[in-house]
Parts: sequence; C-alpha cells; structure tokens
Amino acid sequence: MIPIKVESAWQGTVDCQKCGIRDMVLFADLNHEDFAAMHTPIDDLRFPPRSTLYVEAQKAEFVMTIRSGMVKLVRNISDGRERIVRILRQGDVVGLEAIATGQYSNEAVALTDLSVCRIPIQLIQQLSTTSPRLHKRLTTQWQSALQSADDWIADLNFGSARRRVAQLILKMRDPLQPEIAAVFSREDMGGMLDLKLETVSREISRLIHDGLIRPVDKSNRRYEILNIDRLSQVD
Amino acid sequence: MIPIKVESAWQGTVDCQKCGIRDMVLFADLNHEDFAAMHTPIDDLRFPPRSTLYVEAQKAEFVMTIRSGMVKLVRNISDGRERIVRILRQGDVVGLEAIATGQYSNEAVALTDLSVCRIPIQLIQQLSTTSPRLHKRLTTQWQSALQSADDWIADLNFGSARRRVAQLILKMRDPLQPEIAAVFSREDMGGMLDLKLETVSREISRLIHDGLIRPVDKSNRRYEILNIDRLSQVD
DNA sequence: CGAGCGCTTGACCGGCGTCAACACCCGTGG
DNA sequence: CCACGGGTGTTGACGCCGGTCAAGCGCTCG
Repeated sequence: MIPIKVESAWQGTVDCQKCGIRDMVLFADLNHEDFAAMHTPIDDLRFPPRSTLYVEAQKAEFVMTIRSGMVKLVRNISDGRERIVRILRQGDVVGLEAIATGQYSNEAVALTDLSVCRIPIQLIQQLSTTSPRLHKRLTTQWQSALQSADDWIADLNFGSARRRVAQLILKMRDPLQPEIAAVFSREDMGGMLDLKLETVSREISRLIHDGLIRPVDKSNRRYEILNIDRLSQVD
Repeated sequence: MIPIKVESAWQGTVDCQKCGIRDMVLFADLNHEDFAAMHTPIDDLRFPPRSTLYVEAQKAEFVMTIRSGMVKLVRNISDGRERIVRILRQGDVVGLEAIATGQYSNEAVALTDLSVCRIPIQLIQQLSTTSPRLHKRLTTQWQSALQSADDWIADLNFGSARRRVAQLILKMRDPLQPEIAAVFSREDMGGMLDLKLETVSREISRLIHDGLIRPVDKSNRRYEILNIDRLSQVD
C-alpha cells in the first residue's frame, strides 16, 4: 500500500494581481509595493485525484494555496490504517505548519482534481514582516485552520455513527447550492469519522430511507438534503 | 448544570522582563524597545479548579498565557453533553483565536489551580506588526495549537477504547518525570476520548492488571508508566 | 462480455454503553 | 471519637451499536 507519487503538471508562472480568486487567498490585500518586492516566481500546479502533494516529516520549501479542488491531510497510524485529520478547500493553505517549522506534519493527498499556487516559504517569511497586510491574512489562515480542526473534533468525531455521517454531510454542502452535498469514497469518509466503510454505507442508506437526504445521481457521491433541521439534530 | 462563574483573584500587575517562565511564552524574545512601547498593564490572575475563564462566543479583549496549571477547551453539544476539544498547559496561550476574530470560539475551564498572565488583545495586535520577535512567537503558538489539535484527532480519538486511554496517559506524562502521568477525572477523560466514564475506568483497571501502569497514590489521578513501549503499542 | 472496483446488504459477534450496586475518600457535625 | 453524606471511582450484568466477514450488485473500462 505504498502511495504512488504522481508528478504534478506545471501550468506556468502566475500573476497574482490577476488571480481570479485573489480576494479569498493569502495575497488578497497586498499592494503594488508588496508585489514589487517579490522576486521568486509563484507557480501554478495541477494534481490528479489521489496524488500526494507531500509526505509527513518531509523538509518543506513551499506552501500551496488551493485554487480549486480538495485535499485531505492524513496521518498514517503505525499499523497501516489511515486517519484523516482535516480536509482543505478552495482558499485554504496546504502546508501552513511548515511556515513555522520548516517541515510538513501530515501527508497531503488530493481528493479531486486539484489546482494550486505554489508559494516559496521564504517569500512568505520575508513579506510577512514587511507587509502588515500579509501578516493579517496569515493570522486569518491560522485561525481558520485551528477552527476547522476543533470543529472536526466536536462535530465529526463525537457521538453515534449516524450523527457523524449526518454532520459530515452538513459540512460538505456546496457553498453555492446549500441543498447539495458532495461526499467522498466510503473508505475516506470512514477515515474522517473513525468508522468502517460498511458502517458509513449503512448509515447513508438509513438517512435516505428516512427521507433526510436523496441521491442526485448514480455516482453515490452527491446527495440532496431534504430536511436540514432533522439532519442537524440527528443523534 | 449551569457552570458557576468564579471570580478570579487579581495578583497584581507583573513585570514581564522578570517573568520566571519568560523563555517559554509569548514575550520571550522582546527587547527593551518592545517593552518600552507597552503602556497597557499585564495582570497576573489566579483561578481555582473548575472555574470558567470565558464562554463560547463571548466578546474577547484578552488572551491569557498559562504560567502554571491546565485548561480544557470545551464545546457544549446541543443535548447537554460536553466535548473537550483540546487541553492547554504551561506556556500555551488561552484564547488565541480571539486575536483574529475578536471572540472566543470555545469555553475555557481550569482543570487545576491556575495562574495566568492576562494580556490585552489590542496590545498583541499593536506589537505584532512592529515587533518581528513577537510575530515569530505568535506564529509558533499558532503552529503548536494546530499541531496539538491534529494530534488530538490522530492519537486520542482513533481506535479502540484501550488504545485511546493508553495514548492519553502517554500524552499526560510529566515533562520533568516522564514515568509519571497525571490524568483527570474519569468524566473529563471521557469527554476527551469520546468514551463513557465507566469505560475509561475499566480500561485503566485493565492496564494496571496487565502491568503497563501502576497507581502511585490513592487519588486515582497519578500513575507510573511501567512499560512505555507496550503502552504506546496498545491497539 | 468479463474483470475490477466501489458500494450495498446480510448474518454474526464483540466492544462499549447503560443501569445499578458498592467501595473509597474526605468533609462536616454530633 | 465515630456517624453520616456526598462526590468520585470501580465493578458487574446485560443489551445494542458498530466491526467483521462474506456475498452480491452496478458501474466503468478494457
């Protein structure tokens, strides 16, 4: 079960000032002055699903901002099992902890097709002392990562299997269409919730049977939420 | 079950430059210049066990650095159950998230007698832009909070009850005497591990019976670790 | 059409929750 | 000094939820 390291596809150097999602990301508030001080290139990379961005304890020279797609942060437990500690989405920074420590503390794996901006850590460290704007953005990123870690514990890893699955579906709602939730393979869901894949499958079936959700296609990955109140009160 | 708000005891204003644990904390690397720029007082507060430092969603004007003692960060789940999302110890900053958001995202409760330095958030925000030394310390604090949240998920909330209890004991080792681990009430341990207090009690008994740990006093709160290898491999 | 993968479903069993009784420690007050 | 009571921890009996093992289904892709 050695993960296959897939090469990422280099899409060229990007101009952050023209970035389509710039208002969500690290460099959101930077001004001309800040950009002028950048001499290292920011690269645009793509990864296919299941590819590994980096492994635990690896020496780190870059962080990556997610332009689109999702990433799972994974700890490999001694006996070969996989524990998913958090997932990251558009606007999140992958490898944030490496800014402070110089090395990654988890393994990062693409869950979907993934597009990221790769930013040298050295550049972040330079700019964060000279640019209060970046400094503020970084603080926001740290805070939101911590918030999402705490939510992960309180919402997804507490209580019955049924409650966990319900909470995961709620967390995975599409921001643009809040009735639709896109979930993952049953095995990945298990790794997130500390449940076996069969249990996840059973609980999803039960939520469908009870009329709380409904599959919207045959892929078993997208569901419509029919009763959000009952779903959030599942215990 | 309304928590009783205990008044904290004010111990006076402190001089950070003479702090006994200054090398562990937020203001570790500040120089004379930085201290000269401080005009708001840093207060030294004490709390008894079980007292609440602040509650969820409360508006925040201060963070606190722990001089001694421990704090649990708690989410109160809808149906009255208590979920402990993390614990903080000497040198950690309580209420870190409020630096970014202006409000606390958890409830903080003293687990032991507690001594803290109360620092105005405004002061942190001022200094963190002018002092790269504080800025660096803050980054370290964010990183260690995030690391400990991720560890919490991977170590304490994964696998069998026996494994969870074993991991908690390992995490609670005294830094000065690594054979001794100080734990909490069975109910608090349950809140940390997502187990019922009876299960925690049973698993501790089993670890004792199997010769992995041994109680060192009658309080049921301190144990000697007899076989650290076997304890860390418990599955 | 068959192979392979992911998902579902069933039967069975064990681990953990539930409920209850009891032990132990430490105040307080007679 | 002991009696009493409340808080905390332990232990037992029992039942259910979720893990285990296995069979079968449906989709996708050669």
